[in-house]
Amino acid sequence: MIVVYRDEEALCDTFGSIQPRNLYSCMIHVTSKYIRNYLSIEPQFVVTDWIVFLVDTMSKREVHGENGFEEFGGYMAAKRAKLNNQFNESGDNGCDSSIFSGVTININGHVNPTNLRAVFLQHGGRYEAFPTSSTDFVIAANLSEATKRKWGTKTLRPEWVVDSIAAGEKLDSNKYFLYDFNEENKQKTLRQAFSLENNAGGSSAAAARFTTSPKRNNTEQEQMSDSPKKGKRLMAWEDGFLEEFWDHSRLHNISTMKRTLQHHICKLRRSKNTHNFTELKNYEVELRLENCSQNQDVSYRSGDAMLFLVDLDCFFVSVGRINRPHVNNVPVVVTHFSGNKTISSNSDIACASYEARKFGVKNGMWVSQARELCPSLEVIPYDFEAYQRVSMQFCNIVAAMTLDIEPGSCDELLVDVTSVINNLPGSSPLSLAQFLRKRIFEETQCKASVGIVLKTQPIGDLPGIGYSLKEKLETQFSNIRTCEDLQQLKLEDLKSRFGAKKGDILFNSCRGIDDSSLQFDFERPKSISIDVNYGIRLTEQSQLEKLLLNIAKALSKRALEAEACGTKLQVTLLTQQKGAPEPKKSGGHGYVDVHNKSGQLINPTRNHLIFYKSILSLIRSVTAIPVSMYRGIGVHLTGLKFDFDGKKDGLQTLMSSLFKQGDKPTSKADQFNCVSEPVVATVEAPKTIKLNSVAKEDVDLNVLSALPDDIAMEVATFYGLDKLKEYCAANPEMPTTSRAAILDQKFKYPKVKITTEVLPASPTLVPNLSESFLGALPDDIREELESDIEEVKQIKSAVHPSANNAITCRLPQHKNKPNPAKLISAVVTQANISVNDAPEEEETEILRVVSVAADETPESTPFNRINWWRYNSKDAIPSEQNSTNFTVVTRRVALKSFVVPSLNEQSEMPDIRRIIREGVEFLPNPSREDLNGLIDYLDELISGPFMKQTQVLLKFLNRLANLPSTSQKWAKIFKLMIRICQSKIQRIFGFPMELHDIEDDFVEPIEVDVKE
DNA sequence: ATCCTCCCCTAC
DNA sequence: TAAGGTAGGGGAGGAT
Ligand SMILES: Nc1ccn([C@H]2C[C@H](O)[C@@H](COP(=O)(O)OP(=O)(O)OP(=O)(O)O)O2)c(=O)n1
Ligand SMILES: [Mg+2]
Repeated sequence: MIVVYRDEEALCDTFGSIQPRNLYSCMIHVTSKYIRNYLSIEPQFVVTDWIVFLVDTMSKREVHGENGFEEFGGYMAAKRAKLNNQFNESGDNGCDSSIFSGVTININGHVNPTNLRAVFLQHGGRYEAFPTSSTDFVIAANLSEATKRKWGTKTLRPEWVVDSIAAGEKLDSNKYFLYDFNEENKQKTLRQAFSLENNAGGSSAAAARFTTSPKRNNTEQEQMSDSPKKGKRLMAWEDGFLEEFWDHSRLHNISTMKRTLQHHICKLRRSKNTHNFTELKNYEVELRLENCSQNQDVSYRSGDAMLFLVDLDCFFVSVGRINRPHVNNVPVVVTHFSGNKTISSNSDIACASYEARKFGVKNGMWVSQARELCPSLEVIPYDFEAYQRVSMQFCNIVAAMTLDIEPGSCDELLVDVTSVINNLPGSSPLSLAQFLRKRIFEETQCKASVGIVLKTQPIGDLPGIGYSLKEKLETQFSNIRTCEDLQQLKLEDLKSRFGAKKGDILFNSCRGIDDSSLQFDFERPKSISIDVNYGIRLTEQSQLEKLLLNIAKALSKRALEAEACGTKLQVTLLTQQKGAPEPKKSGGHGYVDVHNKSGQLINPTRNHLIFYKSILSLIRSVTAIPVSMYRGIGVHLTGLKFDFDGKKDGLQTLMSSLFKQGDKPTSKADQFNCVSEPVVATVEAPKTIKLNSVAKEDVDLNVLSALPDDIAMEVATFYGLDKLKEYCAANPEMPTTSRAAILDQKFKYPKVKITTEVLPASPTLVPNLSESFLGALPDDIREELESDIEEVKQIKSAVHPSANNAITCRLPQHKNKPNPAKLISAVVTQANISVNDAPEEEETEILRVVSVAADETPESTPFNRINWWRYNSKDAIPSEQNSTNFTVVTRRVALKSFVVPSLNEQSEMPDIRRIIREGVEFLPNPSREDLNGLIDYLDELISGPFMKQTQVLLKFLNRLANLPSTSQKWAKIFKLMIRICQSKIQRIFGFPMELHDIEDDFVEPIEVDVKE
């Protein structure tokens, strides 16, 4: 069977969106796996001018053995047969004797004499490139630990061959074993030795020497669970949660291992001059011995670039099998929890053996599903340390051949072997591939596959380049004839000359097959991210804050490792879908909605406090869904800068981030100065809510719902978990169908058909909060609440209908638009929109009215709940009961409120206070620039005029200035500010502001000691 | 046109 | 119970 791909687009159609640089390697990889797993035959790649797969039609069965080695596959088998024939033919040709007739050996590593194989063949023996069950002996001077475990009992010293030839007869092999396992046994405990002796009885010498797996011992069932010393699993907000999670997360581990390889390669490449290319030398020796320059079974034009894709076969399983011979040849998977009689396991399968794959078991599948396909499935546990070791060994072997390596993953390397092939006489792609596979196996006991990619020089061969383009490139640019030439052109040039799309295709296709497209600057990633979508079950904001702080710290650490600072943060929040059940997978995220939000940082930074506060601010802006619904959190740092001196970061960045208002606050709407939240989770002073005057049973859930979310939570928490649950239950998330469930189809919750967004006919926007309830709240909360209500009232009055229906279509776009600083959105019903003629007023009145009838585009209207919760009364909460009673068209309205002065995007007093406190704490020497934001803010407050807030703030500053913990410098600044403000107030109003005797208004303790 | 944000998808 | 991460390409559609 021959498969030819010439068309990049067809390729993408076939294999999905593959990252272009690896396009052809991936193609070979994917195709080989497909062929191997579904056709049960092994592919052999033959590369011609373009890419051709020649599939060896030898079926797997024909090369079957008994020890698992047959998995090496038809390709290997074919190659092996080929090599063996070659060797054995040469043996036939010049047979000196038949001493070794009927004996099959494999030679591992380097032996003396170096021509041992040739000598052996000349004396009638057979040679196998790889050891199999039919191999009688392995000849070696020493073995790696892994090989020793597997083949040690069959391994003879080279002297056996030499001595036998000298003696003219085959000598007793028992005297030439490389390892004396009996000797080793003596050093073990008596009991161990005894059991080994017993086992050895009656077996052949080789079998007797086979040590049993140390891990297996006598028990059939392997202990799958972790060491039971820690019965308690850490909750997401607890310190150590992340580390514990990462210790067990295979996906985290393979990602980390990949990065480790990248850094490793980088380091090796930097010390190229002193690097020891031992495998290159080995290969050279091998070539001299084999003298098989005629072995051109891959069509290859000298000089062409040649890439290998080297990949370990079923990586985790192969490693796991090293010490578990009993799972050779059987369907086996690597997973955390195998399940038992009573509990079926929803644990992910990281890696399935090929035997298991024949049943349809795949990597990533759940054990429960796999067991349906394959009831006899065996299970082995993870061993991340071993994976790391093998991954590194693997990398080092290839790196000892060439350093032109790009790690594709922890078990996959993209290798540019052009120079190796071209500089070694007699070398060929297949012999090199063969050699690498052999060496990898010898060192790691893991089998590898090698795909081969060849670059064609003429650009005319590239997909998408026909006669016309070829002509243009040749005549209009500087004589572009080859791919390499083409790559010299800049993307911009190509795009400007040939159009964006064509330019891209040109740019990419010439790299898809070009060795120079391997990238070795792994040290410059485009993004650094941490996602935790497992084990997230929070009940309180403070828990979220603890978790976020830990994530922020970890992110900061990762940025430091990468020597990067970031200018942009993106958070991804997963929230439980409405009505979604608790996921089957324990701790899993289940069916979720995905919320993304990104924001620009003013300066490149890796300061974890800035991260922390920014993340919090982003989360707040993306959704008001309560933390109890959170199922996953991701934080991505992008816009990375590597030339930014991290040392200058820290306080300096924090300072300017703290107080520097954007130059044009409204023009860069999405830029945020990141400070709005407590520096540490404990900062939120435990406001003891004074609810004495309200009996618990008096708390109306609906009133609770009408409160701003955080406050509602606080109140609910006060009343205990039941109330909290009730609250959450009464505030289900809107059904959302437009969001794809993340990660996999299988996470998709059966679609809930949204018919319409149903609201009562005449909802009031302003919650009717009972006086007694309000009165029971602490002063500052009540104050905030009342001002919220006031705001809502004003918003309500500011809402104008959209006279232009066309605007209604724009919702889907607007909904994703970064909110300008003062843009708030609310839900109103049609009834609420006074259908009058009011023209567009001042910007300050209505910035934008965006609305849409929910029943027009229900699918495309993921509902942002934040303001809905915040600003709508209990009546507005849709519920199962009333849903059929109303046919009201709802509109989602985003509008700009009247101008609310803000400091770092924050306008609420607790936030403002926090910002200022942080300034005092982290800015021992504030510059004028640092203070501008605060000064402007005060200025705006006074100009507003927002006298109440001005008063509160000035009193706060006054108090702060008098605190012993406040530095003299800051105290002076505050006093000065107050004086300036007072004089301005005096100028405007004719009298200064009363600032004394109300100090109790801001009694929160000033946090100290937030230093790490 | 190109950039940006949000979203989606892919490989391991 | 279970450890559903990480990095990157690319597209839609609005902003510039
Ligand atoms: N969904 C997945 C895919 C892979 N892996 C891990 C386990 C694999 O052993 C390793 C390498 O992935 P590969 O795609 O290379 O798959 P294998 O090495 O298992 O098999 P193959 O022989 O097809 O390469 O990554 C995982 O944990 N979860
Ligand atoms: Mg693999």
